[in-house]
Amino acid sequence: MTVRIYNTLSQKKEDFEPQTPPQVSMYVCGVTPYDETHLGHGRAYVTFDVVRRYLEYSDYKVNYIQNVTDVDDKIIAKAQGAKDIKQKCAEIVKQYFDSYQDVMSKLNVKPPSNYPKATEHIDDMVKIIQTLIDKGFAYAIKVGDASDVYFEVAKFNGYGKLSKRKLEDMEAGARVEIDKRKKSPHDFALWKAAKEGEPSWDSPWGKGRPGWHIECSVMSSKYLGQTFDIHGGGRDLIFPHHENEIAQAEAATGKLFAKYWMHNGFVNINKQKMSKSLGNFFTLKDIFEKFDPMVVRLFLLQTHYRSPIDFSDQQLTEASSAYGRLVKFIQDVDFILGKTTETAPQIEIEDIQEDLLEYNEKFTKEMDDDFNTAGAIAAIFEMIHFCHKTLDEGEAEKECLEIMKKSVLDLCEVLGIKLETKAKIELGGMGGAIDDSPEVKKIEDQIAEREAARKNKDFNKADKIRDKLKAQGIILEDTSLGTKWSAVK
RNA sequence: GGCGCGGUACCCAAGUGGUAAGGGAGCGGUCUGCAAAACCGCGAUGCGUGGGUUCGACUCCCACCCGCGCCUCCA
Repeated sequence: MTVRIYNTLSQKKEDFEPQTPPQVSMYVCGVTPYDETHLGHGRAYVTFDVVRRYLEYSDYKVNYIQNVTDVDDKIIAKAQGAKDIKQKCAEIVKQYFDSYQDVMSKLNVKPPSNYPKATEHIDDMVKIIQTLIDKGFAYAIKVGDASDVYFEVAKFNGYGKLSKRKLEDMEAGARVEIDKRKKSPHDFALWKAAKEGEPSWDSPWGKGRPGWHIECSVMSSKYLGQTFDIHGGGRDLIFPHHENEIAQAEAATGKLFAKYWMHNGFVNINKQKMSKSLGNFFTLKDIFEKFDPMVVRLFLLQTHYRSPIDFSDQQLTEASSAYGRLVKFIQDVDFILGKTTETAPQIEIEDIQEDLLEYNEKFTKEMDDDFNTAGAIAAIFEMIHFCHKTLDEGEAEKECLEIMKKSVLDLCEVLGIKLETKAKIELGGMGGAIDDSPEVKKIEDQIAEREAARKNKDFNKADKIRDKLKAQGIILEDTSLGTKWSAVK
């Protein structure tokens, strides 16, 4: 089976054929660290983390580059008033980028192969801008002592091929303030002459700083080559950002920039896009106060990456229950494993291998189809259901339990959903097998006391103990193998 | 105005030219001292509306209604 990817360029699903398999080069537009990371960002980076993980699972070697826009109007605005503006900008970037990385790590997003920063590639950008001027795709306009440099959109034939718009169509509804100096309102800045109190770098056009789009064209080519396999980002970047990236890069090199363009859908609040400007965003930091990051991850992946997701507490609460079901399965298996006896089990590994394989195949089929995580998650739930059902039918041999557990964990791992840590934390005692801390001892003493009461048919007392533990967040389950307990946070 | 996306049960959400995955909630049952969990069963005669193509459409085509996004920074 081959992976199929929906390519924004062709507006179709295409067979994924990287240039030099098994190598895959992938670039995803990163953040501008000037504020806390919100759920919308989370969705984008979880999406591409899954793309990366699944490609790796499919035996590709992924070189994943994600830039950091560390020079930008918003950062500068936030730094205004500082004595050393460049220094202040760097501090802001550090603060929010650290926070970004922290939050991503909680979401179990693997760090990219590299996080290149715009300010560390000014020279490379200057070179490309010069090339564009030399080739007649760009022009400079004097501003005081320095110059702005603009890309002349009309010179690049193919402009609009990603966002499917024609220059004529855009002019009709453009709400942009018209800058009379530019040859066309669509021309965009490659280099901005420094204004008073702005961080700046030397260039052939005097002191200034790069425009937003150029960094991505430059850094992606630098780390991945002039043509690379996958370019990703949020839907909102299609125009103008990605369109402009293509124009700059392809004008400069004459080569195809990126083969596959992938764009994730938005997170909405009451059907409206979650965004900074609307002020309706929820930061991941805040969400994590109430919900486990893995719940958030599951919530995001239960919808196909290209569809919008409407965010609400209720939806997260539902995802929480679903996640609990996954975790509980691992606990149940661990519990049984901890109790395994020497008796002859009725269910052997041969009985279930084929079935497990079926769910595995369904998972792969779904993921191959443009990373259909919703379908893939369904396959995992079906696999769990099958395992529970099997375990209900009789005693299973140890290998059987282990392969069940491994099968589920492996698939969850491809989606970056962690179960084991949570399962272990909750299942602190495992019937006394793992943890012998005083707290656990105390809980188990009470369980033993309850057990004795139950034997004596003193159910009143037994229920009291159960209620008391429940109030402490300890949930008891009486099974044929004894009482199982877990600590739910 | 241009371009794009979507409308599937109580909620969320996959999917497909041949008769609706999965999750959450609910109801009934098995198990249990009672629970919990798990298991079994129930739950859209129908996939925005109206036409059309077809042996057959929710899936293809047309029109319409509704919601959203991009065209300005935005994941």
